[in-house]
Amino acid sequence: MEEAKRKKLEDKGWNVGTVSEFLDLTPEETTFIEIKLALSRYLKERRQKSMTQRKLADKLHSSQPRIAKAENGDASVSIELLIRAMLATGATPQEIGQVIAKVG
Amino acid sequence: MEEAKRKKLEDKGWNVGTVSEFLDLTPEETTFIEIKLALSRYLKERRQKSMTQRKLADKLHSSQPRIAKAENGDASVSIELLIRAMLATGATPQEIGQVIAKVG
DNA sequence: GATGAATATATCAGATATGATATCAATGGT
DNA sequence: ACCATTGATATCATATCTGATATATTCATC
Repeated sequence: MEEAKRKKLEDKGWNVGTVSEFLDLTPEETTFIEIKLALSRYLKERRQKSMTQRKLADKLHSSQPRIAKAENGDASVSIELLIRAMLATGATPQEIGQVIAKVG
Repeated sequence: MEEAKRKKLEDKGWNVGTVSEFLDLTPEETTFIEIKLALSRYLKERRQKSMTQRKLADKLHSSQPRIAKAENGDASVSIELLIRAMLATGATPQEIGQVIAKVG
């Protein structure tokens, strides 16, 4: 993974730390982050087609800022919330599975 | 969903509350729980083929009791941990995606 | 049926993710 | 230009998830 990509992750709060720490990321840890980012991107696409961030937040009993973070790949957002959000937009397990399967 | 199934969930700590509260579970909430349970079952299968709970716990920098809970569908275990555990057993995003896609 | 390894259950203090709130920027309609 | 709507950013108290620890149970194998 290139420096530019690392910088981008750090900007979003991904605790990749120093470069040397970053290099210690196991393949599993890298894959995990990639799964979250893939869900994040897909959520944004899907949500934009049908509702505002506020509307989705209300459905989820969450808040608009949290949805913004989820869609921007912020590290403080868990896969839990990403998947719950996807389901709230009407995504099926099939779709969610496909997004994850495409990673790697 | 039948009474017997509800009882089973409650035993594992799923906060489905009273029967009436349970009936208020949205389809999305139900699907979410089913995804977690599917991952849980698959994790157990997969882990048993190659290592002990302790070995997996060490790989994850987690603990054996936490793996036991993960494999038994305990409500205190997040999808985060389930997916990290799957990856630690060597599962690919493809496999994880398939398990989720099969739900519903 | 005793011994040891694997797994299950209970508890808990600390870490992390959460929703709420306030605020700002960007966009667009009037 | 003004105002309303949408999305982004910052902070924070609380709730939830975490690994650790202690202990109990199951289950082989002898």
